Amino acid sequence: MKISKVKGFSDILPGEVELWQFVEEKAREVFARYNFAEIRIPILEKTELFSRSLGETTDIVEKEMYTFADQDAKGSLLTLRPEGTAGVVRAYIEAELYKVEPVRRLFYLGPMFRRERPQKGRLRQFYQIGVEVLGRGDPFVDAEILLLLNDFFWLIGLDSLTLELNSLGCVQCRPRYREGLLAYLRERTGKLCPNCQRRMERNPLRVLDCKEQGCFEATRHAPSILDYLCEECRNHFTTVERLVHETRLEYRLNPRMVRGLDYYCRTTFEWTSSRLGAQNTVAAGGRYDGLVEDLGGPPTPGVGFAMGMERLTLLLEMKETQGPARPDLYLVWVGPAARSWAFPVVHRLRRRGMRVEMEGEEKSLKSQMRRADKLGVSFVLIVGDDELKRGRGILRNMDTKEQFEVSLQRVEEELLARKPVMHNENCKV
RNA sequence: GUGAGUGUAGCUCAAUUUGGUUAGAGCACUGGACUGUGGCUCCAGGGGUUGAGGGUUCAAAUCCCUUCACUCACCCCA
Repeated sequence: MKISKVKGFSDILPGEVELWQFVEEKAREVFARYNFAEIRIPILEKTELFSRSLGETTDIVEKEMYTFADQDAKGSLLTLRPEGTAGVVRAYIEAELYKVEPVRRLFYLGPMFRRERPQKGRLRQFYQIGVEVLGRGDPFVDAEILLLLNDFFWLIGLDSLTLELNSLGCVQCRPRYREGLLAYLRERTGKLCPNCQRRMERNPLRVLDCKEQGCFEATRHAPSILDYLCEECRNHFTTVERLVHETRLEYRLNPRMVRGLDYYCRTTFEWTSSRLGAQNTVAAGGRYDGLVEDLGGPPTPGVGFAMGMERLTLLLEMKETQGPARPDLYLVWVGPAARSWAFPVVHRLRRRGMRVEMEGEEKSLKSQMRRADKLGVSFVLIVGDDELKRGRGILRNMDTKEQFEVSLQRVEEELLARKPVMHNENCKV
């Protein structure tokens, strides 16, 4: 019986991993410009961390977490992280980062786990790149990370994404809105889909997000959260909008946008693509001013986002791919004596920074050449009995088909001197 | 969790409608033509429990049942 991978988990194979590396590299580049520092946190956390931060009644906590009992005597419950923010905040509090410098600009990248039914752009182990700014409550940071994301998308060559903005208010004003909305919905219960009728009492905001035509119609003239914002929230959001506007960032105001996690407040946003199928959110985030305190830290505002690597690479695949790296040199040998000579030479070349490969088993010259060609090598060094005897190897330029002899005594120097040329040749590909 | 669709060679797919000899093709792979020189061309070769199990039949890739996997959608979300 062949062992296959777990449902919803996937391998990122050579040929596609290059795209991932490209995305990660560009992300680091942007993060550096905005002065963010990387943080690496565990993949496993105590279950409590997530149930407390995401909200007991969210879908993630209720049915999507990979949770199991630890092997200790107490049987503590552990969970594979379903998202990144909770862990970052936990680390911020636990390491008392706020004592040295309360304002922290952090980013992370790595796998997250949710036990959902897999589909396009949705896996059970999926990768996120995320950013969190802790300790700043001003609207300028909100705008700043929106711009950061925009810069990033531009840098990796992704256009045609749509930005949607909303404010969810705060603990002061959201309850008032909730009541207002609920009153409105109760008058129209009959027009809502069964699903929405059920979630109406529990989380009325969700109804606004429903894709059912009937629900959309019924809530067409529902009160807008934006009309219910308290003065502080309104000022905050107005400034975010102004800043975004001033920097020429295009966005769509969407008062119906709801976030899935309980901890969000005030500014929330979502970048979507129309080319991803049903799972069209590429990046999303918002403000979470109460979270640090909820998890036992000092009152500290926070704002951040996460983007989905699979969805990002899905979009980039449609543009172009950049194959695996090409070796600098392929050493072709003929006969055991040449092999014995070649093996340590290849090793020394590698130690000196060259990407080199050679065959181990006896293969015909032809088949070695074929493989060199397939690997996209631009230079091949050929050494057989004749060459050994004369102390001269054959160096062949695979692109120009030119070949000439090089001294085997000085072969390392000869090749290393040529390395920049080899790289240039590679770049042309 | 619910629904639909698809499973044939490493990959992309024929053959399933109407059951009928040894399940084919392209690409890829290996080798040869070119005895120590890649790509192009030509030739040859290897590779299949037709996802798995059961049933119907003289005969099953094809029809029926069960099961598994994958995909897409609902839901939910990055």
